Amino acid sequence: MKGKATSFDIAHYAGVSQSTVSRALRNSPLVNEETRRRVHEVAKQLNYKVDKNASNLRTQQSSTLALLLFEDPTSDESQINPFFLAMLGSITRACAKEGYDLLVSFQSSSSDWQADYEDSHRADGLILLGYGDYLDYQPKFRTLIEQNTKFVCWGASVDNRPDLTVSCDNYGGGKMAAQHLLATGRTDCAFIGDASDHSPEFFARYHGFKDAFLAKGITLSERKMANAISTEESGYHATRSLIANNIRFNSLFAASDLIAIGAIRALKEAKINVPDDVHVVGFDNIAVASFVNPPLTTVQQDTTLAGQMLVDNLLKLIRGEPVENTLLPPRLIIRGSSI
Amino acid sequence: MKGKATSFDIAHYAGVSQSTVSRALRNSPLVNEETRRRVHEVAKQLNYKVDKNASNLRTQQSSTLALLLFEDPTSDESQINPFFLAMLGSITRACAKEGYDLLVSFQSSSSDWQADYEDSHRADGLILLGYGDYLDYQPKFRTLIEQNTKFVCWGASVDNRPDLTVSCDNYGGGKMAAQHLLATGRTDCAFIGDASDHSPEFFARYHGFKDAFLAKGITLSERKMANAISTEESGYHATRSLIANNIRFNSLFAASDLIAIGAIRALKEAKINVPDDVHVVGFDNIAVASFVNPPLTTVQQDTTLAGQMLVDNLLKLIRGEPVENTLLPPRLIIRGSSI
DNA sequence: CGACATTATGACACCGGTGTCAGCTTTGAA
DNA sequence: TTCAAAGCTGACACCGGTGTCATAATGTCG
Repeated sequence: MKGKATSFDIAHYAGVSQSTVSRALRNSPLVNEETRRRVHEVAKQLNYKVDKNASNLRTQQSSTLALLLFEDPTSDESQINPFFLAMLGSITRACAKEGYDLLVSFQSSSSDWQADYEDSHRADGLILLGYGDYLDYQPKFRTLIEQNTKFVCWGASVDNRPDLTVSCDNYGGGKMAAQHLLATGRTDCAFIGDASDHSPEFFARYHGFKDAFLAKGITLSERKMANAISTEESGYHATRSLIANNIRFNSLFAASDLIAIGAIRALKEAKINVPDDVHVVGFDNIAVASFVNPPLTTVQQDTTLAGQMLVDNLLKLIRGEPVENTLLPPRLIIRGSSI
Repeated sequence: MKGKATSFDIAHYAGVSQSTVSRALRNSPLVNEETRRRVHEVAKQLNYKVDKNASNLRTQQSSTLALLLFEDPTSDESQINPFFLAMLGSITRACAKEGYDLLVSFQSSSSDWQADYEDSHRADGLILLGYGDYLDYQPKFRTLIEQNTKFVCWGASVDNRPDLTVSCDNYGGGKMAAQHLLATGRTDCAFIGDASDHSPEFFARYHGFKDAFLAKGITLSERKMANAISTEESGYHATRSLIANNIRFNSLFAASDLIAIGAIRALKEAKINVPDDVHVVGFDNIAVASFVNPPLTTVQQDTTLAGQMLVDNLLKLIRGEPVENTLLPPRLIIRGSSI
């Protein structure tokens, strides 16, 4: 047998027509039980596998989802944000569970999207994942919607946002972080992250945090905020600049764990002890968080559930079922950096 | 315009035949420059994208590679080995660079492979990635080869191994670790990992390590070895059992960073100080390694290069070019756990 | 001016499945 | 006995491209 076996080969050996082979292999109730068995038998012997391209072409669907990972343009080439890697893992699993394949692609947010995965029938739908400047994306989202592309997006749910999102309750998570710091009596707090509305997730975390302090009558000082994107490096520099400017604080909320880890490095360098002098709380609960010194208190996002929901919602969207934005509950993980 | 545009639509609007459209879009030298321009124009306006399924079906190739990730069957569902995640990142990038898509799939080594990615024409070739019991895989590798499936494998290069591999020089890396410990004067060494030939990578690391000691006339004690698979948990338990049996040592070589991290936890718990009482060296240089306490000395595997080589070699194999097993040089990263 | 090469294009078969429709048996009821 | 319904099966068009071959138009040269 040269080349791969086709359904015609099976038909020949099983002594039936190719149509019947196709039906038998998909267990159509139309074929006789005995015929079905014989066809399966031959197919197995010839190690026959349905040609996905032919099948997809005819049925006009691919049983494949595409995951587009947007990275902070400034991030190190070699290192991917561990939070996204965790998401990738859970999305892969969720896809497998639903019988879908997963195409993975990295996109630099600056360049043009190769979002033609759906246009070219390579994928039935898209999962978009990434921090970064949300305002840049908005027009592209609209284009996707205009073209009736099926996609879901991980990130903050913003009212006027036109896309379907699954996200962590970032606002609630920020609140949790604040309430924890308040409970430990550390009310003089710094914030490292991005409080502008460019990054809706950081924005929500910050506001939840701020509002919880406000509820206790405490206003966060603008001076104690520093911008950072979600990298260790960026968190380090932001914190260093606060320290260099002689800004004092006894607690610090970082918009992500990577930022928090960078912050801890800067604090250590300045001989500021964590947690004695400064309590630190992060966000994400990446794998590293429990191993840093001291172990990092953080707000956990349930990546397993998140991946599952992204896939579920996307499949619903593809099948034309009603879907709504999904908000996942965060959970506070208290470790040594804040007690 | 209902549905997506096809090449016939373009042909209609551009006033040429569908054949010409197909040629024009692929910049065939056969079409007139002016025609080519017009076709591209119309295609852009209609947001036309070549249907990958149709194209793949006709050309019998998919411009797609599949990455099969094998996990230790015992590993935690939610947590993927960070070393593989790093590899995944670099493989994705390498694929993109070569114009290939990447399908990602997790496989539990116990279950039957869904390695029909190539049979079903979904991918042109396979990349296999994973620790785990190598002997289990051998028959499957043979099957793949019999079916003329194109695949490359990350892992130790074993002489009689029938597949094409890219791997780190595990033997040399083990040697480096040993020489470093010898240089620091810690000659009473424990080994946590798997020294059997079930895991060829761990096997090679252990032998490089052992041979370097032998070269100095030092024989490693069998009693100071404990089996572990590549998880933190497993490293923790293995080390604990050594301690519980009152085995003494002043240095420890772990077959992977995850194991080393587990080992450090067990040592700390037993009030054994790292590095004062015991020097620890790991393998992989995963992202966490620099953040644990103390920072972990380890043998780095260059994941960026590894991903690139896996993809390059696989593509060569697909194109029928000659390929050889590739051995990548490791690098010793000295950190606080051993000085 | 005729023979022939060159260039540009269209017609058409083909890749390997899926879905529709028609046809042939077989069974059962009238 | 007759006819309808149910159960299986095969023939065939079709999905949307790609590659081959034939053909028309144009240019070239003896």
